[in-house]
Amino acid sequence: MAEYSISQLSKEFDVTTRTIRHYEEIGLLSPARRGQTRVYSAADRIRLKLILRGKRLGLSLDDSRDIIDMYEPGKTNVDQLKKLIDAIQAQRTKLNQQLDDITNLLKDLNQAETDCIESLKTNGQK
Amino acid sequence: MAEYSISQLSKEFDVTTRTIRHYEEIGLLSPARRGQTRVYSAADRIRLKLILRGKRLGLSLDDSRDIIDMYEPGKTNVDQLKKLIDAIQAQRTKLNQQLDDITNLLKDLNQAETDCIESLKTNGQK
DNA sequence: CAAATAGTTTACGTTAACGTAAAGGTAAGG
DNA sequence: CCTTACCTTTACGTTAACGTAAACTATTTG
Repeated sequence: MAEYSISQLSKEFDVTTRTIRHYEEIGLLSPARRGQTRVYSAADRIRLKLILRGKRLGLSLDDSRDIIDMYEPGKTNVDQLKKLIDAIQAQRTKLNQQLDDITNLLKDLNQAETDCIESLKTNGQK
Repeated sequence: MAEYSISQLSKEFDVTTRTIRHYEEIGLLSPARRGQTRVYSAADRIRLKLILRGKRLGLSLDDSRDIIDMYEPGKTNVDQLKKLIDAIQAQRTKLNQQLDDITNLLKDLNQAETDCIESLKTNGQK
């Protein structure tokens, strides 16, 4: 039954407390309260982790909300499920595009680097 | 000697002309002019393509500017080259992190999907 | 030749994702 | 008891990346 304070999470994931509270404001997190103080569960921590992963991938917070909600239970409605499968497919398409972009960029970076090093060799010891 | 109008590029890459002009405003593109009208070269088109790839990867336009400038010539200064190699390494680190994130997300999506389909089978024909 | 189409500049508006400041409550330690 | 270190809410400010509208020019086409 792990519990976390807002500053603990803030340090662990290197974001400000303001950011974490912001995610709560827009309904991405709903930590428990001890009195007035926020108390984050392990599940809350995972959600935050997922949000930040989404951010690294360039997703909007709304996109992240959609993705995160995919993991939630209570999706018993059949239509909902079908919509979910579509959403998953859409995400997959986008991610594959990103994979493509990244491999290309890495290729470019390698090229740029060897160019640099080459230029350093011939040009370096002036 | 390929040439493109702003609306051609706009259609090809599915962005507004406003967006393309915006990239010029902040110095990411500098197309030639025929009279008052912008005329984009093949090189301009490539730059735009790189900018948009950066966007898909969640880079800011400033980040993209840095990356794109790596491909440019005139980087004869040794210190510049060393800084460039560092920048390339930093980019590589970030991209590898993204690769990691994406494979994890794809894993999660697969899981979510099989869960969905499973739920549809047992639950579907009400 | 009038209307549609594509181009231009200028400039204010908008949204997301927080930053930052103000003002205050609570609990531990010297 | 007072400072230090947390926590809180409220609320206005900021930045990036365009959107949107106005007002105008140039070219093509029925």
